[in-house]
Amino acid sequence: MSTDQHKIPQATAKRLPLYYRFINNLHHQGKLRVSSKELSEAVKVDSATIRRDFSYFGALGKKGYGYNVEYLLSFFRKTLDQDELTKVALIGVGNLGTAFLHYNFMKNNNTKIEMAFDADKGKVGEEVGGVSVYHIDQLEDMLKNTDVAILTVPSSEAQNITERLVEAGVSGILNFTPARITVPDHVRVHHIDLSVELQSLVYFLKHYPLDEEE
Amino acid sequence: MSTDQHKIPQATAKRLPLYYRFINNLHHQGKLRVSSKELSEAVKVDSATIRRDFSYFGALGKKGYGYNVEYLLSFFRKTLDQDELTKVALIGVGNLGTAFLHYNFMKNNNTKIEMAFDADKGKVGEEVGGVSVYHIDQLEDMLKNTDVAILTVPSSEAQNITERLVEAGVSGILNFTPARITVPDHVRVHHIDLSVELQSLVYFLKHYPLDEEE
DNA sequence: TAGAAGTCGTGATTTTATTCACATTCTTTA
DNA sequence: TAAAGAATGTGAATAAAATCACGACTTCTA
Ligand SMILES: NC(=O)c1ccc[n+]([C@@H]2O[C@H](COP(=O)([O-])OP(=O)(O)OC[C@H]3O[C@@H](n4cnc5c(N)ncnc54)[C@H](O)[C@@H]3O)[C@@H](O)[C@H]2O)c1
Ligand SMILES: NC(=O)c1ccc[n+]([C@@H]2O[C@H](COP(=O)([O-])OP(=O)(O)OC[C@H]3O[C@@H](n4cnc5c(N)ncnc54)[C@H](O)[C@@H]3O)[C@@H](O)[C@H]2O)c1
Repeated sequence: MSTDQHKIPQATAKRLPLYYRFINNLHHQGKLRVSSKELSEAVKVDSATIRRDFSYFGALGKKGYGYNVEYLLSFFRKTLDQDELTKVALIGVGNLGTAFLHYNFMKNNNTKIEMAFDADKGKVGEEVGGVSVYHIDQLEDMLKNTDVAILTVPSSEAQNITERLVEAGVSGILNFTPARITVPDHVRVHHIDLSVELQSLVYFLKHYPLDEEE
Repeated sequence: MSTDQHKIPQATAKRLPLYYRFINNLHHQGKLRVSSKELSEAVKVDSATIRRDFSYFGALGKKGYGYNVEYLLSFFRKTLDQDELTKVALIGVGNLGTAFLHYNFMKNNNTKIEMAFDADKGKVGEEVGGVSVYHIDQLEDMLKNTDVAILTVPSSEAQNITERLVEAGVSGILNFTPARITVPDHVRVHHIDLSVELQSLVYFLKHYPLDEEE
């Protein structure tokens, strides 16, 4: 599956799910075609950037016409592996973890949280958002064929749990703890650091010119 | 406050709160000095990048020595306006909103969620995580001197609420809804799109070589 | 059917960010 | 006090991303 053309820029790859969602919306609205300009207004990405992004996958559009929504949609479905479901485990059924379980990222996705783990006996055995919560001691037993984990434990536990996840064969971690975890080269971590996001927004507000740019 | 040197690259500005947090940790641990190399290992940012980032603020370190933790800390405190508290409002006390209210980003921060709003009468009047929940109809009345809003409403409400926030004088919005909202130039929006984050992680796992590069 | 309007795909350019690599300076120690 | 070692700050190089700008082709309209 790790096909040749991993020459897609990372910045592009990060935008693909966004495009996918909006194209899906358009489809539901019954739109038949769309231009890079329209799409640009909807997703707030420069239209030239959109055309460039799409062009890495070949000629998806028609000059003078734009893009066929149906075609684009089927292309993205294929590319983002809509069909092949990625199993996700969530570790730490606290405030954040619970919110994620209720949401479960299922709107138009290729991912599903299949199980959750917690150290708190009070939570073990419950179902949250339709997902069973197991005890963290059972992690190694239960975690089969699970590629991705969402980490929402206290930051002090993050590194320890990470090592167990890696050992159990997880290859991608979405880390919501403020800890910067260390992993082997073959594991990919995306840090989502909500406090940093808030603080950097505040920094931009205070230090960057109010009008123009961005 | 919007000082001259807004010539700090955006990429640098986004890392500042991260640095700040780790320096704070070091300080608590009683460390007196730190090198860019050590810091690099902790925050997973190349050491040259760290030195470059710091250098935008002048010479914060000493050659052959490294950085004095205390000095660095006081510098960051000043720079990130630790003293001046930024008031934040949260709109939408649902799954995510509730989690944020309980957390309240107060660990070492310059931000505080001071009030929350929801359309659900059942939630109005409650206190969640020590924050009072008001009815969304009261938004314009209550929202004074609030610069930043966190948006955790259903995506269909996002644009509408955004317009009211902007009208009420908010200049920064942290948007957790999948909707890409439209704002005037003087308002800054940071989108945090959790589904996209998860999907793009999956995409990277499937399409990018397993070893090397992160 | 012809001309106008619209839009893509992409070379070229520009902008932004990262990384290399080293002269310089500080610390430490004997 | 001198020599070895450590680590900064930064010019230069490189890499990555965004944007410009236009030729080529499509569609629409009269
Ligand atoms: N809640 C937020 O809004 C928010 C915002 C930013 C960052 N974070 C970070 O996200 C993480 C989770 O935050 P939270 O508010 O949900 O915390 P929380 O305390 O509500 O939840 C943590 C959960 O992890 C469980 N846990 C503890 N040790 C464990 C272990 N060894 N194995 C398995 N489970 C374990 C706890 O029982 C608890 O249910 C924290 O690292 C926090 O810093 C949270
Ligand atoms: N929960 C998650 O894990 C998660 C993940 C990704 C994205 N999101 C996005 O975050 C947003 C919130 O998600 P959630 O799971 O918390 O949803 P939710 O339905 O639990 O919460 C939404 C809250 O907004 C309130 N609300 C509705 N209309 C309102 C209005 N006009 N004014 C004020 N409040 C109003 C509702 O009463 C409810 O309390 C959604 O847009 C969702 O797509 C959530």
